[in-house]
Amino acid sequence: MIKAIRGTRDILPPSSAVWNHVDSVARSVFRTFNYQEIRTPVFEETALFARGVGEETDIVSKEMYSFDDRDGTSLTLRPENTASVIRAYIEHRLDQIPGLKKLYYIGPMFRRERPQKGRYRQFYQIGAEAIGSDSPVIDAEVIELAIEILQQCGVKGWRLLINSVGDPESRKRYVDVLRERLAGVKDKLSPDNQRRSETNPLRVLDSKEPQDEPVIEALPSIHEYLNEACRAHFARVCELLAARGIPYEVTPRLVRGLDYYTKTTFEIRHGALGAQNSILGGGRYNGLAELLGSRVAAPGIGFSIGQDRLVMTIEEALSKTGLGRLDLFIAALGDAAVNHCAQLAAELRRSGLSVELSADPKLKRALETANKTGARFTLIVGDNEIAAGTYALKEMESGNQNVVARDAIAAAVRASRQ
RNA sequence: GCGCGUGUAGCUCAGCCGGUAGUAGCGCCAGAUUGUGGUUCUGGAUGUCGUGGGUUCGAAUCCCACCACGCGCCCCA
Repeated sequence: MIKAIRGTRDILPPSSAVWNHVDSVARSVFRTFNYQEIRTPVFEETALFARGVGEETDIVSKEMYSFDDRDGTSLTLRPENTASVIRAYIEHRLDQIPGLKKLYYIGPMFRRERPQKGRYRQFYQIGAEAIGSDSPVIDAEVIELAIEILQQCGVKGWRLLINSVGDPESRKRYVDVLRERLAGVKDKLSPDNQRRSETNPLRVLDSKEPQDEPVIEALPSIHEYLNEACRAHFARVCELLAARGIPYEVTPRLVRGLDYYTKTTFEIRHGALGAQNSILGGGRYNGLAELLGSRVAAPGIGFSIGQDRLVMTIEEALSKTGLGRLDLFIAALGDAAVNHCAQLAAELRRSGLSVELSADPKLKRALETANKTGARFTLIVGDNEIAAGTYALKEMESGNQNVVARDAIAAAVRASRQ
């Protein structure tokens, strides 16, 4: 039997209703923050990610789905979307279009990692990019936007961690110091971190190895090495978050895995996710456009929500709200009733209700089916009803049944929806 | 990529010191008055015991490999 390939999965009802709900909540919040949608291809030239995300990152060095096109060009399924968005921004000179600086996207990304709960090889991100400004006001607004989406989706119990990784010059100074300090205590580190102390000293900071705790505690904070501009920028972001009433935790050891980050980085964690506790990550990337060949500077900041993980945290709670339930099941008893109800069903559907029209002549069976379908109401239409010109409307949960006129059906069903 | 664990009906699982698969629960199908479901009762269907190989007279049960999933590491959304 052919099965979905490792790390990919089918999203089936009723779960798909939760996914749709998240999509539409996100789109509606984006609209209120004046973000517009961009759709980029799911595959690009490999070079885009190699340069944009960084050759040294795990994503590029071992997780990309790459293949050769017939002409030999190396292509890659996008492992993330920021590089593509910036590529499109440069390619179409979006900096020249007034009022177009805030973009969002929703779609699948691909990374060849070991699948786990909350980690898939095809996974979905809801993300945003605000391009063209280095103002800390934008940083705070982007973070606010991300949190607003989570909250409107009903996510509870999140923690916002923020940090500054400085500009390249500040960071280089810090990494040099780190490398030097770690070299002195290398024998006290775990094997993984001994290796990293040379290749990527920043990574040592957020190691989970208990034996490395004392060494890490003793290391200096990156904040001691930030230059004045970075320091002021970060302070202002914190100030603006406080002004918005957003709780945050400054986490000097927060290190993110993409090379393009500068200044502000942030992450939102959620307890219910196991080892993959990060539900959202983001940061500023002031040098990315130039790195990708832009002649004009395009500082930006963005974030990306793991939709799989977001859905995971709210699915259970949302399943109790009747999301996606059928509004009305019409039990048309007999051919005459079916003819009569065809028009009625069409009217009700046009009014926005979800309607199932049953042609089962046996009422008992029709009600059984209505029950299994999860319909909130059943409208009973037989010879009696057609003759009388009124219908029997039954609320399935309570079993209560009322006689209603044709033009009162939609209102009655809608009245109990919320 | 590494380590540990799990894999039996649609779902949750029992069986596992080898001897023809469970009246198991839930679900599904049919029936119990010709227009009233969801609670009850009766009857019924369903499994290459994850896949492939090995040991054995005989393997769901022991061994090996592979695959899938879960947990942890790495890393990230």
